[in-house]
Amino acid sequence: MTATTSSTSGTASRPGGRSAKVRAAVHRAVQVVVSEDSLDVLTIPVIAARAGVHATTVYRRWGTVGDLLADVATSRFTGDLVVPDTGSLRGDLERYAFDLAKDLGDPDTLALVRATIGTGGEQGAAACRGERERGLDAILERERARGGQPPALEHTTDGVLAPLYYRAVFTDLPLTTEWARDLVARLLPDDDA
Amino acid sequence: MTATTSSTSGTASRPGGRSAKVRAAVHRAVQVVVSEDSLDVLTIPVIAARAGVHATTVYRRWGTVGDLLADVATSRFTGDLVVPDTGSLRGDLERYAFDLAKDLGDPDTLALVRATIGTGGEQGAAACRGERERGLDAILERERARGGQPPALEHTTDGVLAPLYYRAVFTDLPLTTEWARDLVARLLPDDDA
DNA sequence: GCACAAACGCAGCGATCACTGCAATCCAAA
DNA sequence: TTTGGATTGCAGTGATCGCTGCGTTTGTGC
Repeated sequence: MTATTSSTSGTASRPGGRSAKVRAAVHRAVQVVVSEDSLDVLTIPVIAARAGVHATTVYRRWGTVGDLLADVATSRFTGDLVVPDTGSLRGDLERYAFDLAKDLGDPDTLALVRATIGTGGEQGAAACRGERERGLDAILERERARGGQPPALEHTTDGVLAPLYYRAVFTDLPLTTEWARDLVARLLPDDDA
Repeated sequence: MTATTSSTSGTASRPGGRSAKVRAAVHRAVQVVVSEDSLDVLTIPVIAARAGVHATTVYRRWGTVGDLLADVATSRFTGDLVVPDTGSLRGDLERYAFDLAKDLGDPDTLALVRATIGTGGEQGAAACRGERERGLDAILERERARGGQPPALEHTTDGVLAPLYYRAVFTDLPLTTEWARDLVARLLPDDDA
């Protein structure tokens, strides 16, 4: 409740401390509940019980299920996506798309995304993007440093990120690697290999 | 909209009857609550109170907030989107994109989409797509009848639908008409006007 | 006009939720 | 080791939720 956003991990993030363990346990519990159970039991007491923590703790540190989901989504979608470096723009983008497709194709991840969008509000939805666009920008920047002329970040987002998210969230179509490769192929001109 | 009669409104869809009025009132109440209040008060009693209906009625007809949201989203996103017919593929797609951008740009609509994704599960997310892809397919089919060679439905979905939904749901960027026009321009080859 | 079925309103039940003082515990610094 | 601040556990409260019989009203067919 005390500025959930910044200070959630603020005073309680000394690695190895009890706070950090509680935080990790709660995060795991959220993922488990979101994945296994129905969405209508996604409540603080249930999560706390799954985490082996008292509900009071969760109420005090996060306050709302929405804030908790946004926090989980933030730490889930930031930092674990390594920016590929294959040497070519096309290779980087394809690798990027494959990784993202694999990630969003995971039912657990998808359930977390959907729940976070619904309950986490505006910042929850933003947390689901995480650092994806930053990673994309890094790829384009590297190509620029190589002397190439990559498409704009906006075009790349529209052409690669958006279809992956849309198909994952709104449809039940599979996120195949062939389709992901097509997305990159349609974005880049066909002249180079 | 005649399709909706099959499931939820089955016995209660005689136009003008009391059931239909209750249904409409509840649907309006859902939209109001989703738009104005926080998402955590999106509960049957609150919706029923807003609609001037007893909660028992809502429990019996819909059962769950998720089912109710899916029903609202279904009737909201099916039938109200007229397929444009401007005479050219580009004109049709641009008009389609403009309409969709305007629709998804509405905060109330967006709130409904987000809530439905979160609470309505798989079918809720599918309901948010509604008949959009069918409308897109109609546009492409008309171009095909004209003798043209429009892009595949999958490509059009990835190039127009997906970016619109992604930007609306996951970002706070505005859905401008210029950007929507760009989406169509990037999808179609530049040779024709 | 009458009877029948469906839908709705009403009151109340158990269960759960969100939240709050107070005590105990833990971690870090002196 | 001791001290101080912060975090967590505990028990309890009011409020709300989801749901269920029962009576009433509405709309339709005879």
